[in-house]
Amino acid sequence: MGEITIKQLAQILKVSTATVSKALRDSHEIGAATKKRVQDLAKSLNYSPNPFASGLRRHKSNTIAVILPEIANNFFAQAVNGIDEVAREKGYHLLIYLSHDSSEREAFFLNDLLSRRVDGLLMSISFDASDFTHLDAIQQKLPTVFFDRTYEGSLLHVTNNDFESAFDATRHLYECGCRNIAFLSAFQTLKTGDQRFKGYLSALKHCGLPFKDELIVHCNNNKNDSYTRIRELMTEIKPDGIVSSIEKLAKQCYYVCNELEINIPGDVKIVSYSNLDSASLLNPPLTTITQQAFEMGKEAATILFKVLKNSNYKADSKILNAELIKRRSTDIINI
Amino acid sequence: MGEITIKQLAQILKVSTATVSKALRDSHEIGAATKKRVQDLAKSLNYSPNPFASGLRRHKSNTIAVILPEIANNFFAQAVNGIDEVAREKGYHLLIYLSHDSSEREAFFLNDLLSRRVDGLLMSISFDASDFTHLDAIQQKLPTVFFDRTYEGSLLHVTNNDFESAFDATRHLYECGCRNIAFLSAFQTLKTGDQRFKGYLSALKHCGLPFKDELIVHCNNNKNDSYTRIRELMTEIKPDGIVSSIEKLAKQCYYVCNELEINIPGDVKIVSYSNLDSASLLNPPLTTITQQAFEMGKEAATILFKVLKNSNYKADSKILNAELIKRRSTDIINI
DNA sequence: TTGAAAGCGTTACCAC
DNA sequence: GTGGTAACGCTTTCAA
Repeated sequence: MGEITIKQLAQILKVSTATVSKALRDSHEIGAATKKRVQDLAKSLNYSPNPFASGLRRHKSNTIAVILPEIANNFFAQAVNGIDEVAREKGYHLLIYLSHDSSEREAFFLNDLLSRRVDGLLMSISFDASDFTHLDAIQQKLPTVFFDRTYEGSLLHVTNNDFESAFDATRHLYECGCRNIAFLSAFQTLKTGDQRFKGYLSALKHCGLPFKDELIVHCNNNKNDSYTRIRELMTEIKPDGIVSSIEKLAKQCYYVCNELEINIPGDVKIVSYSNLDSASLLNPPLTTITQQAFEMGKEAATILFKVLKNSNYKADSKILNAELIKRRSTDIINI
Repeated sequence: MGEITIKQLAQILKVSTATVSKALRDSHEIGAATKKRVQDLAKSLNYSPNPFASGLRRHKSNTIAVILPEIANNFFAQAVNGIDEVAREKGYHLLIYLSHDSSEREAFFLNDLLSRRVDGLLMSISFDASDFTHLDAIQQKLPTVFFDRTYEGSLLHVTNNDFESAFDATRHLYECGCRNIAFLSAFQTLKTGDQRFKGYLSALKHCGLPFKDELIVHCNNNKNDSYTRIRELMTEIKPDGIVSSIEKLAKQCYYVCNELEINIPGDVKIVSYSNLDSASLLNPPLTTITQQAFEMGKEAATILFKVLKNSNYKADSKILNAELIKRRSTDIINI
């Protein structure tokens, strides 16, 4: 049974529960002999401490929460792997909440987490966020590290070099001959999206290309909607290059191009933020801005545990570099 | 503050903690007026119950654990989505554990879960499992539903029609002209892998093809190892068809074929169990046996909650049909 | 309809 | 070095 308690161990060994508790936690105030007796018995009886009792007493859960927009996405999945690595090493448990890019759900989760169920929170903000009061509130009450999708007010966070990587991607298209470069925008209310957009703008300027409003496509959470908008872009504006700020949209570009028989990279070159591990197997292989997903999760978790250990850290951050991996979707085609 | 307690509410309202507790849980033994007073105050003070205290008292956590081989895999990620949907609806929390296909880690997690931290468990067994005593033990002590990767001894489970789907895939290759069909095997110690293998064998027989040992490649957890073995298969045995029992291995086939300049589907046709959502964008688009990943998670969770509600269910199961989606990787090429 | 009090299993304080 | 005991915040008898 998993029903053995400290009290029972104490009875069997004819010592107090206090002694057992201390012996189990390897306290120095217990003699080596008793310590061994206790530990041996605990092991042989398969004792395992009740996390609720100790959580209640110690005001500590050994659990952290992770709030993600989605999990069926290689970036977030790998980030979870990174988080898991750190958490596991610290003996922590991982509670997962999926917002499905709804800030309403997000708010619900945040509210729930105020119950001191967890010691800390790692979070990547949902797509349609616009009101950040919940986020402001949570960071005051619970150690919270934002990663990837952060907002202006975040105290602790791990981000990409979003501005620079978007700049580089756009310039890369320019260097490959594109003069009419579209930008597929998402979550521009978040710092992350904003920075990517600014990087794009800055690169246009740097390359001497004019900014044209019709080249910007604001995509939302709705799959069909985005598809339609991208299709419109391709039929009406006909850009010769596309920078996609998220992977989902790049895939939709591929589908649209398939449907309309537009050749990539002949008619249009595409580069996208993406951690798709099959990017090189696509037709054509997709040029990606690949984020350090695993590292990002790992860094975020590391910062969180630093704060958990020493609550003086009020602000800390880290920037990881996303890498532009050039593949055939941006190849220069000689006719 | 998230620090309001029942005791404080009771003091403010000059009632007992018992009354407050009951009022909050909307008990019928409390008068409507007091009930309202309590609930209003609780709301205005942003009271949220301490989950450790109630968990300790009620021996119930409102949390379920999910043990997965990996998360950076579309199948498991979608399964988690399905699980999440059901759990959220029931107001449950989700604890995630990644075994990374190590049965050692798995055993560690299982042991930990004996602490009554969770009310139930959903699990997909790791790749290299061979000793099932831990699994036998856990299902006796904790309501546990296995999904996808199950084992012979599992009481509650949700599986694919593994035998039939492997049969159909193999026959499909035969019908496309393949006469030398290789099978990439994984987790054959599990029921899932075993059934897929048997489906393959049965289809060979059905089609009048001989079984040849050298056409079976046993792949393990090590990426380089598997790559080498597949490479050997392709250079030495040169099959004209491949059935891959997991997605990972199919990707490796693509890489090997790229390296060796083997044409798919001209030289070899490939079909794989896979939930890759970019399967149709690959070069060439991959014929897949696509599992109902989301449904699988959902069904598994549903069974678990049925058991949680009514502990009489000692055995229950469900089989979901995987679908063969034919794409270019198995096209018949006319020369 | 309400309340007093016992406990859930653990830890921490203080006395010995 | 060891033990008694009061808490942690909540739920659940049982009595009023």
